[in-house]
Amino acid sequence: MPELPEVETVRRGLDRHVVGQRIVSVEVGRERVVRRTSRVELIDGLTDTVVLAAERRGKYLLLPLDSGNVLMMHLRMSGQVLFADARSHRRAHTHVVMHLDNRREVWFVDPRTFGEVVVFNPDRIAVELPCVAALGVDPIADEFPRTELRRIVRSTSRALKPLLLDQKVIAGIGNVYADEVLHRARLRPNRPADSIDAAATWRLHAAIVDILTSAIAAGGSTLGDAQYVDLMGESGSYQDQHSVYGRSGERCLTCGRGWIRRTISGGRSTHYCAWCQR
DNA sequence: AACTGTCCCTGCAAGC
DNA sequence: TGCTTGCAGGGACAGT
Repeated sequence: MPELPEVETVRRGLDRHVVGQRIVSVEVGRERVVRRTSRVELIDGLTDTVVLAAERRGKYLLLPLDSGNVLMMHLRMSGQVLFADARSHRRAHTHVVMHLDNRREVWFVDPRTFGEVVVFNPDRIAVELPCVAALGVDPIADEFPRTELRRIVRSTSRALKPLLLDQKVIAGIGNVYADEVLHRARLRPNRPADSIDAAATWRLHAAIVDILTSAIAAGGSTLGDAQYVDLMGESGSYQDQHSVYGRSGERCLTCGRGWIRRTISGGRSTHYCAWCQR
């Protein structure tokens, strides 16, 4: 499931291989992937444009074009952005193909079609992409002083996990990294945010920054079913460093005393050590 | 404001 | 072996 580290890994690939290239033509397979606008709008918006940069906010990839518009791609559950040779065999569920002028292609592949691709006018972002306009602080791309986290946790009695998952509060953390971050910070997922003291807040801040940074360095996490890969088709390796996600029933490797429990919180699977997370 | 549930979709695994 | 069923999950949305 692509979260901030996986999307950042894809962004770096796009920065290296696609920025500066011209998109000469575009194919759209399944219309569902361009549902926010339409097949015609995506093709018209991309054809004969140059990609100027590869940016990211939270889990959103944002590629400014020389037309003044911006290409947005969101991978949601099972999306992949792949850089391919024009002669290579198309993968199943390749819904958008952008042909570059160097006989290379960018593919948007997504079996579950939760992901989406859209070209929008950045001056109208509040209207055309309100979910991007409303994103909260990005712990990697933005300044994220620990006092900012202090302000956030003191502002609400919501449980920590749903707070971390709320993209309008902190952008980029998903189910996997929320569990890993809370374990590192030794905090229970259901702890009310305003119940943690300053020392716990500093631990939480360090956990967010350190885990996301380490996961980016490892190229993200490639889990069993979702099969995340980067732009060049390479898997990540951060799953080897997971402490709780997907380890329910195992002994906690950190404290050596507790067992990893799995519960459902807000309809999402949640993993934590009942001993060292309080 | 904060919560719960539902929907979208496909691939995979478990169970019969 | 071959079917059905359930589960995974991000985010929008509706209802409480």
